[in-house]
Amino acid sequence: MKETIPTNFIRQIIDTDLASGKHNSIQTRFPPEPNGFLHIGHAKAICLNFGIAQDYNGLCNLRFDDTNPEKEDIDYVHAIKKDVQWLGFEWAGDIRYSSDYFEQLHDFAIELIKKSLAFVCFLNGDEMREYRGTLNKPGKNSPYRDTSIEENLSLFEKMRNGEFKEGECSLRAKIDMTSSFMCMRDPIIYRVRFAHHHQTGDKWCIYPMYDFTHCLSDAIEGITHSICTLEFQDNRRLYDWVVDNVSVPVKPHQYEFSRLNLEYTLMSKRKLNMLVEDKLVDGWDDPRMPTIAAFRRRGYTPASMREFAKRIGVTKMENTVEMSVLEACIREDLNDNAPRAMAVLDPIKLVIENYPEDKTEDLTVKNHPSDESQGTRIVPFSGELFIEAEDFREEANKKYKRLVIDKAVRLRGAYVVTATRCDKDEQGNVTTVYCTYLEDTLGKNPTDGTKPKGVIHWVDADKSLDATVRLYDRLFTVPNPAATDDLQQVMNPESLVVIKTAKVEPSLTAAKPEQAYQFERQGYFCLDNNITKTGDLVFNRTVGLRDTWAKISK
RNA sequence: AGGGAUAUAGCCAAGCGGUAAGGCAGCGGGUUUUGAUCCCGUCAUUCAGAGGUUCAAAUCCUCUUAUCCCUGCCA
Repeated sequence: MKETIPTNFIRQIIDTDLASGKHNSIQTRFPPEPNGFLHIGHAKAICLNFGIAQDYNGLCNLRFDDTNPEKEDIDYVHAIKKDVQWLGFEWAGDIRYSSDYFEQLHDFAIELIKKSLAFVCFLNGDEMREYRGTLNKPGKNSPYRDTSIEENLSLFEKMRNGEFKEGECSLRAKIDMTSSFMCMRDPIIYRVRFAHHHQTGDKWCIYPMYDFTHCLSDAIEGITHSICTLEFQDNRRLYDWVVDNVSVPVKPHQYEFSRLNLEYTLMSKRKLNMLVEDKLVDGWDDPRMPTIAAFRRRGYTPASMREFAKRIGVTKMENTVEMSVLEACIREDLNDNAPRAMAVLDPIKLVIENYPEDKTEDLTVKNHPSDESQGTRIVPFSGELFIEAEDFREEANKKYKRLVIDKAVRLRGAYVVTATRCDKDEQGNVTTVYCTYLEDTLGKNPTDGTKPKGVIHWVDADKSLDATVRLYDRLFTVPNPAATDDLQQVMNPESLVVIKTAKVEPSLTAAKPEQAYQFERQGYFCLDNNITKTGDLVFNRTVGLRDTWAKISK
């Protein structure tokens, strides 16, 4: 794929910081919360953060933002690590966890208390909300706001020691209850939770909040450019307040970009989790999901995902990217790199009546039409083949460039045949087509100067293998499913079509999971990476070929 | 007594006072043993709108409009 280095406003800021000497080296981080699988929107953030580190000779940490043990799970940390690596990135040093810093964070909280910038508050949830005010109404100070430093120190100590119940009290920063930034109205920075944590076990019963944790974790790690999404723009004021009021050696800065929206899918972890929980899909890596794991299972390549991230760019504009951009990226990669093979999804029999009975041939076929380095393979041929049902019509107009009675067509990589007649079942469906072949047309056109206008794919009836093929399509019928209340209503009933009676050429026994093939004239497919029985041939369609015929025939 | 952001083609997106890049999609044509690929051509007299500054404005100023985000002990 093209090797142009992208430019965007964040890279421009970095260029300026480097030129001015504000920074001599660049340190970024990708900070997922392990509460679900990463989706393609995260891939955008990963490519941004790791890509910057790469291009500027800097470093990028992978840090799990694990301050909410009730929603997080170790399984998600494993999945996330795998996704980042699969995308082709390497994090600096060890994996980081915000929970690694709990002790330091605790000390910083004490520092705030000592500066009279934090206090233990006993307001309950409802009271807290009432005191907070609204967008148009200032909040009022908590009655606990003026507790003495000594008393606060002691109360916070008690919080840590588990002497208060969940929700009974919290530690709050003392900022400004009249601020127009809601997050500055004395935000909670620690809450009591008697929850087991996947990293720290039962060591803590108080957990720091995001706004307190994230900025300080950045500072501890020496992050120079802390990149996050637009919804945190207001939070930047709190980010700055915290690093300004606590003794950290460096003050990182936060920059926000717009998150990715993709047509016909969802990009909210919460909603994706609902699909999984409600069994509307078959897990986080169901190939219809927009998760990185699902794209991998579907046959997308890391390079295609990186190319996608590059093409969509990074700005502060709200955006919804069309699916066609993603599809163009994977087609471009796979067109160059996927070996070709033949598979018949909806088979009908083709009998070549003038082909010598019992004769079989091993035809040598190119694995790629233009890239000779991909070599050739053997495809068995005989007088009985399977072809695609839609590739035959008893009669058709000139636009139809396939097999028609009394018309010639090229069998891909093999001979030119002319259909003579066909058999049908009781319902009138064609079951067998009879034809004659021109012996001297292997690798050349008929000697009479005619040239068949069409080419169709086929497999040998006897030596082809049974396979299951799963055709995936968009999960939703509407471009913006997030805007509807009932997701089930807008799910695409044809998002998955399973074909259990496909026939594929024998070379496909060598297929490896996730390894792409182009099934000629149909699309790109790969062997599923979650096959229950070894030896089963289950192919997932990554994406179809561009199909101008579909437009013409409409 | 609200505040924070954003507006350039159908969708993304460059542009940073000197006369609208590129990609995807679309459209027209050519090559082709994949209706694929590839190749060629085409696709914004105008940058949310209205004023203003300037020899010159998508870029600077003013006002207006639209959209998104913020009132979790989530991140």
